[in-house]
Amino acid sequence: MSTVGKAVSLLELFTLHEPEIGLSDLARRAGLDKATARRLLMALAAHRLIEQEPRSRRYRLGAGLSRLARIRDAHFPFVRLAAPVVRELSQETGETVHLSEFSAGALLTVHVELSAKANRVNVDVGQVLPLHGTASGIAFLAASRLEVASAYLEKPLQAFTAHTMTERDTLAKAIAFAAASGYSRSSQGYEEGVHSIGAAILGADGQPVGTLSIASPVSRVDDQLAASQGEAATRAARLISARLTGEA
Amino acid sequence: MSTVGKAVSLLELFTLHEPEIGLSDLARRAGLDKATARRLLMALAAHRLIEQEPRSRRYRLGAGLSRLARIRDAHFPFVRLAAPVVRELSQETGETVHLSEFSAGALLTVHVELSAKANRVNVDVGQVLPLHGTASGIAFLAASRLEVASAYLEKPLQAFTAHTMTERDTLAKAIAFAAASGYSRSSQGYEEGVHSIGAAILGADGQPVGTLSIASPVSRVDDQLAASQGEAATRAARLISARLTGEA
DNA sequence: CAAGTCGGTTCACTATTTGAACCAGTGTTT
DNA sequence: AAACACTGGTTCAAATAGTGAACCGACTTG
Repeated sequence: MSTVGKAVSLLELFTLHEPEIGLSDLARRAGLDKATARRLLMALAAHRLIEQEPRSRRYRLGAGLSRLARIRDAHFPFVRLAAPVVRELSQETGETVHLSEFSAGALLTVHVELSAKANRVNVDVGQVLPLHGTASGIAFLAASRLEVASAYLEKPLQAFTAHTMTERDTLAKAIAFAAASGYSRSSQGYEEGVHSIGAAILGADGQPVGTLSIASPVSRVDDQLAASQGEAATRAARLISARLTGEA
Repeated sequence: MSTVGKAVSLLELFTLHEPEIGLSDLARRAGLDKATARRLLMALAAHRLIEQEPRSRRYRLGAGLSRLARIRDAHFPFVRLAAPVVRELSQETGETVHLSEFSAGALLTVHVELSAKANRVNVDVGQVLPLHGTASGIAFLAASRLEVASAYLEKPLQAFTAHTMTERDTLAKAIAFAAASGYSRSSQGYEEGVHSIGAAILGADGQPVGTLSIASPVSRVDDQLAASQGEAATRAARLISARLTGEA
């Protein structure tokens, strides 16, 4: 692996649950020598991508990342172009709609429009969704190249609720349904009581770049409503895809 | 420079005004060979820190940055701890108050609480402030180690308005005032019609990590009000510093 | 108090990075 | 339509930058 790749893989060891890590730990997990890890960390720290807590001497992600992310967010049209469509879809359906962007093997929630109803699903921006177990994820897999989806299904699949689809066959059927209909459906696969309809958003190269999802309390949805939500989600996702590729 | 440093300096070429850059351009500005620049970009792209627009083949910052930034923002307590204090200061003074974090030689605006008044100063999150010419910057320099401040003052200082302090002596006096009083004052140094009072926020090691600033229309401020704003800003900045270091 | 951490440093060895020269493609200018 | 000046991308011998075992001193733990 390139030196740069090693340095970035150090950054990727930090998670929401473990935002500060010591040198030895970092080196061990990245499979690097301590001296190497430290040199890479120093190089990253010089550009503020890494910071070191002076007291504990542990390392954490740096402010430079926030700065770079802001530059990207300000220009990459995904959220900017998609947000109005997401808002309209939320108003049209009366439900919470959230937008996710694919990154590093999972979907990152980047925008949310909450339902106006008192009994609604709440989703946080920044939440990371697995590709199985959420409607968004299944829609994404269905739109991905076969090899990508297959590779994902090889790995063991974590169950988040009693309803999570963890068996390959079940999941394959859900993916086939999504590929055929344009939208995916998942009931309580990730969180109890939440019903979701997902649809993939495609980039200029035809590959999926993210998804949108309509999330409702499960008590409010029957098959007929799910179908109409599915059509609305598919339409909205296609509109965003078209705008992304400059076709509308 | 280390290979990692070169790779990161490629990332830093992207700005709000120029978020997509071609290969040759990138290599030229970074002072790298085209082949080198491309190899680094590919390494960064493998981790989604860089993306390539398939049509134009130009490069842009990747979604991985947003993801990493979110992990950092979720844990690094700066904005989270400071925001309530900033809000209170805004309500107390009735003016716009903004919070900045130091990064890569400048202050990055990370949080804003707008004044409730009709005639108010508007500041955007994401805006980058120079260390001279803004009250925040002067407060930051005053709290920095002497060598850091001196090094900054060596470089030529850009004038943003007719009122920007660009002479070393004038600036040194403003810094001395801030060091003595705890707050800095700047009238129209960065934008016409805007008066600012700044105060530095210190990290656990006693070094400044950022600033807060009260921004008012210049017509509304006299010396007496400036002094009372200065006291309020100093108090708020100290409170945030204390909370950052776990002392309150 | 000995054994096992930790963060950090050194330096001979070596593998990764480098860049001039080279494509092929696309507009401009003549 | 030919010559030109760009662009993004590739190759490979030469050289520079990266590597890691062994070493610190400082803590913590049994």
